[in-house]
Amino acid sequence: MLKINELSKRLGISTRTIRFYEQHGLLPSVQREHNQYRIFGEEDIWRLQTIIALREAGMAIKEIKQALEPQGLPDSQRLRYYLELQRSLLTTQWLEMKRMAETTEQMIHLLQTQQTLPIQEIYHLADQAKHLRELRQNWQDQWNFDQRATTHDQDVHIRREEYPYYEQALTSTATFIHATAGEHGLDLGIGTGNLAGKLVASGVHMSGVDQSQEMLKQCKHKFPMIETRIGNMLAIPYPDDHFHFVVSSFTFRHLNQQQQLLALTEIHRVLKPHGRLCLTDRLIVDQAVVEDLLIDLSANGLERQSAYHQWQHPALQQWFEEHGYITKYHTIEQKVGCVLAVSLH
DNA sequence: GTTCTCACA
DNA sequence: TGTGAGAA
Repeated sequence: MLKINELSKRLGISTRTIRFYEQHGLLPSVQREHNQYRIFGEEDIWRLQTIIALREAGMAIKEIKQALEPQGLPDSQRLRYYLELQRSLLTTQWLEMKRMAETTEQMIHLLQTQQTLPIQEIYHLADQAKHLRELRQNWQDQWNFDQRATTHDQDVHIRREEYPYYEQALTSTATFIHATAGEHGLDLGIGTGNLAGKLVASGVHMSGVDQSQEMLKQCKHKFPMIETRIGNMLAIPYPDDHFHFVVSSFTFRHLNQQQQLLALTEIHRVLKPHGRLCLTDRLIVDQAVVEDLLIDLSANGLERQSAYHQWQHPALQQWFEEHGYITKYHTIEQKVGCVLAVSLH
């Protein structure tokens, strides 16, 4: 139990700021002494630390309020939630720093090899860094903190309507990834664990990432052996070279193309050498257009199935090629397909 | 010491 | 999104 001055000294922020946060509803649980002095309990301290972390990550007060909203959790899980949130945001910050360090590295290299650094290069590299920051920034805006808006049941219902082959798609994904017992896999956008659960059944150690605390709660309930973390695909909260394989179903649709490429870079980072990736989603957009294309392609002697999807996702395919992945495409249903990518090194 | 309010950037 | 100053 702390008074405001001690707390401000411990956390390194002004008493004024603490009052400011409380005033804006970020610290709803602070108690008062008889003399009206604020008295901060353990929960408040953890919460405030989280607020500071979220602020440093560039999140607005309003968004923080939403992020900290899920009060439905028992006290024991609430602290865990705060810490997970902090880990996830630190991962995005860490990636940004890493990216900027790499950019600087490139500039130094350019300067060394070319004696002079063309102004265009400076702009180019700076823009690149700025752009990456914005991508991650935009994603933060998209964090679905209003988690109770849609329940999982509703979500599955929508999915089932849209994709009668949802279940089959998951089964196929679990088959294609060809996991062997003892391997460690990651499911990005794990939801309630429908896909990861199938893999766990075959003796694989699974981890999962999802934005939604509510989803992870249900996943934990259904599959207690799956380790889960709050996070997103653009800043995967795991270290480098950590997984034998990564699976992700019905998640890429939520990303624009640039975000998809960034997600691939992140997946590449957390995969071990010779790691595997299986992405399942709506990979085919317009059947009629594709039929025309197929005639065209077969005239050129290209392999049907591969070229088919290659046309749909040229940027992704190009990324795979540039980063030493071989790919194989499968059609599960007219609108749903999956790509298996295996790293050659 | 701490609270609150008004003003200011 | 915070901060300073002054009164209580």
